[in-house]
Amino acid sequence: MAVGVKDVAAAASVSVGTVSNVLNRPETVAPATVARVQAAIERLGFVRNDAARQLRAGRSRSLGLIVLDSANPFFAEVARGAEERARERGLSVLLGNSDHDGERENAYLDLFREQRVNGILLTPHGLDPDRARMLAELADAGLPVVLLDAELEGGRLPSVAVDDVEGGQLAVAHLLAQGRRRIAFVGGPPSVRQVADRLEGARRALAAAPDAALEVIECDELTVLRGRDVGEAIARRAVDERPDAVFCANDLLAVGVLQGAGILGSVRIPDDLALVGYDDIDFAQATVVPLSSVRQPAREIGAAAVDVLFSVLDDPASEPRHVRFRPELVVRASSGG
Amino acid sequence: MAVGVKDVAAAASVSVGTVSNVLNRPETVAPATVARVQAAIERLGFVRNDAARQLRAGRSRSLGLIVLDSANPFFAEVARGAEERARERGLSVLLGNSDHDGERENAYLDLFREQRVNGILLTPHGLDPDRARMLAELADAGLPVVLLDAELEGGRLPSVAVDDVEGGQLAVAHLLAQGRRRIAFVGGPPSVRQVADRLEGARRALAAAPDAALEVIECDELTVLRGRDVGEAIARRAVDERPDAVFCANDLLAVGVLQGAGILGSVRIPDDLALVGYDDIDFAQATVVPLSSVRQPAREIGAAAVDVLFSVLDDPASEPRHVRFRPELVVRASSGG
DNA sequence: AGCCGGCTCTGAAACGATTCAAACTGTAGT
DNA sequence: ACTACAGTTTGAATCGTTTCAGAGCCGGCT
Repeated sequence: MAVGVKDVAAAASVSVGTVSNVLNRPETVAPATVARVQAAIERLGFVRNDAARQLRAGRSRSLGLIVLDSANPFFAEVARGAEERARERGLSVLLGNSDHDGERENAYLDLFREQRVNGILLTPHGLDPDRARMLAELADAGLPVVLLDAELEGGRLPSVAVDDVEGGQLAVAHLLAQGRRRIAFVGGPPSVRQVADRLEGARRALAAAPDAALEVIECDELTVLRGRDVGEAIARRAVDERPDAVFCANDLLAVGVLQGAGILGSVRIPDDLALVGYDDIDFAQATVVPLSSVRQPAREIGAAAVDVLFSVLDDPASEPRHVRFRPELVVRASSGG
Repeated sequence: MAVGVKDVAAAASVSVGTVSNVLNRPETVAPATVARVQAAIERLGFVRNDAARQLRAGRSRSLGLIVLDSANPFFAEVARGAEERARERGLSVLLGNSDHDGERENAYLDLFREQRVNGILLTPHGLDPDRARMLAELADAGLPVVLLDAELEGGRLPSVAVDDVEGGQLAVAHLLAQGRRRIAFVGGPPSVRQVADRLEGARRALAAAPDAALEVIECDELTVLRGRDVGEAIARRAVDERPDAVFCANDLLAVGVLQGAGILGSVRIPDDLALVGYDDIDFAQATVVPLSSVRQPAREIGAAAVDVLFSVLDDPASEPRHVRFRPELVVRASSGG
């Protein structure tokens, strides 16, 4: 049943070495022989056994990618960027979905180690010092780890991330530049780094405008429904109690606020309330009032992570690289461009 | 550098066979020995080499899944369902993204064959008889293929799909039951099987209501922007030229129609125009007027595909199974529940 | 004492592709 | 006629794990 190089060799009356050469270095084999061997491969339906190949090579030809949530479009794009860049380099990507669960993250880490992947791109679900040390040990043991959408101050681990503080700053600076002075930040939970960083950015932007005020409206989930609740609550306030601008920790919230305050609550967007979201999901430009948002270059992030991984592979002793992308503000009607 | 069973065996003063037994059948090894071997594994940082294991076993412990578009939430859910079910059975899933491209589909097919996956779940980008024959040959050669979200009349290949004809029928029957008589179908291109089937379903529903009429509004892409164009066009018509209900081939279109006709065009939804979409994406319940939609059980589909694959593996000679899920109509405000 | 069965452990063989030093062939140069 | 050399081909050794027939040991039974 299983056709191997031996069978092909026999069928083509050559040695196994020659078959291997036809497969991997056809230029070193006489054209006539190549043709004969390929005919035999075709006829027998030979398919290389990758396991044997890897065993011999000592390494696989793939890399592992562990994301927090494969359903999230942001990570889907990151994965795609990584996959494309890896393919250019002749590697394939094994995708794991940790679902914000440390157990599953570990399970994938183990799986990928057994597969002898060339390296791992990881969006860590948590990153306490213990965990960081463990990952650094992995790297020392010859399995490079690149942090994705995360960064470690001390910096033994290379990383690719977007500056969420800057993103928050961009958004709020823009609102201030539009003359808004009563800004609200909507987001939560604060334990999520991305949320905390975006709020920090908002605070920094505020520092430049002493006459402006920041209100933080915390919520437990970054969903449209939560946003709608917040929006309705804002609409119910007395007019002089309302913020005149809202910066949301993500687009889903912003869409909710748009619906709750703007459409159901008859607050005019952007006249009464300017609105900026985060992530620039495809939907953002398709809402009733197109949504201003902070864009993260997801695909480029994935590709960059692969590049960083390769630079570690090329020179394991080099200083770990930290690539930080800058988010980009996309102004649309919701913040009165 | 590379620690193997041999090293562990030496460190624990046992034979390699015993180490292997500790790894795979610890109950057959004396407890004291297990402890000693595990200590050695720990100390040396031994990690099983999966390639060698597979080589010996002759098969990998994974299955391949090729989807048309990993960014599409429907496929993301399908993948998730498959992954979970496969994990229960002790297999992992290799995910490939063909991007509606036959070349890439083939590339993944080859890759998975070299990996000696147990089987392949495939959402085919096209399925002419030639292609079908080729896939059937693969299956005969010991690599079972399960079609996903596709089905082949002749039926040599097992499949898991949702009945799109029934989905279309459900949607339009519902609109008729609401008293609507001038139905429009929005979708395209008609070469996409899903679109064609949903339209066919709409036609069948219409057959039961001789006094109702169906208008087909064709569009080249299933996006929000296209839907908005259609919606605006409808709003511009004279009132007695407008349909009183629209069934869209997917939710993105429906969201667009909602915006174009309802909000920008001041057609009242659902009073003047009832609206039903397809897929029940998360956004559907979060739109200004919550959107009625036809739900496909994506996760169950993925899980079922794995089950079907296993039934083929258990009994390769059995008649190919065809699982067909029934879509479910979710009525919300946009069609005046 | 001798035999038996049960429990552990052993270690060589096998999986299939790749590698690489060595062998072979034919041609050109002296 | 002989050497040199480039172009091809050979096949045994190798990667690390699992398998499995068989060996060792011990207590119990006759």
